[in-house]
Amino acid sequence: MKLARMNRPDPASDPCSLARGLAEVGDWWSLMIIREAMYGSRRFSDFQQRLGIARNILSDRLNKLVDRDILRKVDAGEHGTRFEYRLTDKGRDLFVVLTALRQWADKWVFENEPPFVLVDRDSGRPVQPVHVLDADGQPLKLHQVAVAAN
Amino acid sequence: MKLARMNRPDPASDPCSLARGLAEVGDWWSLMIIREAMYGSRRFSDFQQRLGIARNILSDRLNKLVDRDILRKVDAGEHGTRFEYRLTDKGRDLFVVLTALRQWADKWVFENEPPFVLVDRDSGRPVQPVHVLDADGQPLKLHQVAVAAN
DNA sequence: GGCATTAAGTTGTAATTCGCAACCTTATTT
DNA sequence: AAATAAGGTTGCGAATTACAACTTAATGCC
Repeated sequence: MKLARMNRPDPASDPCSLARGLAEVGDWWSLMIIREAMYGSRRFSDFQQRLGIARNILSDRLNKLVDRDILRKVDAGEHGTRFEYRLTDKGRDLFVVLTALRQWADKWVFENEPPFVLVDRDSGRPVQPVHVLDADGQPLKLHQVAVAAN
Repeated sequence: MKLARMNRPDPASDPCSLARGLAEVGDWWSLMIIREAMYGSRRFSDFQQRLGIARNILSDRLNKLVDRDILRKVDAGEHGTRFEYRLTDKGRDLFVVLTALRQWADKWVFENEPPFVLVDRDSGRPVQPVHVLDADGQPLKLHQVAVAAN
């Protein structure tokens, strides 16, 4: 994705958070880059090799992610011209979103038998399925919610 | 969304749930269609008018969503040639994912002052922020997790 | 110093995909 | 019978993408 072409009613002025959120991260390569960054990749060449992405596209997406403050470009001044792209707090906060999507695919695409699972690094136990909870901590279904003006 | 062009290593054979999940729903219009479906839209013309999407693109995306079992095409046989596109369980299950993304944008794009919020239909109180929890119910941060073979 | 090497891009070009507007089909209403 | 409406499909120009080749900058090696 870039999730898409931009002749549609400008997403950057859509009042829906979902639309705006998607507009910021919602393109195939951007998400894959964020995934790799969460796995520990930091260098242009790391992303390039791990993802097999075209260099011009990688360059474009890294710049956009930096513009949007999801990644930070840091001079890694060792030898030569080297930089690192690191997740910002805003970027790291996408962890929940990616986890929810991962779990959805674990369940519905891999039919509960995914090749990999997310585990707690300390205990080694799998993380719980992510839920939407009401103010009392009770799980909410789609039909139980509404959107309200803020 | 479709997050993108497909000459990259075929997403449909990527072992990563995140990649597969994104490949199934990750294109701008698909997500917007799912959003509208969650808000209650069911008809071709509902989606078309609410989203302002080109008809051929809408047609394409609806077909793909039906192929992927995210929407179901139902003959609404009233008068004329009418159909409804309804969310399946698989589609409804994306609620958590969309909610997580919405909350992320509420916080980071709208800086905690989004125009709309999700509330519990019964109590009217806002839903809680979605979290990733460990097996004991404690919130987990990105650096506290790892991926393990299943 | 001079040459090769590596990281990180940039540029050119062909192939793909998108958005728009116009057209089509089937089934109703008048 | 003519007009309207839903739900698409088609053609086409414009915008993106992928791939490969080329560039730039800063060392490392001899």
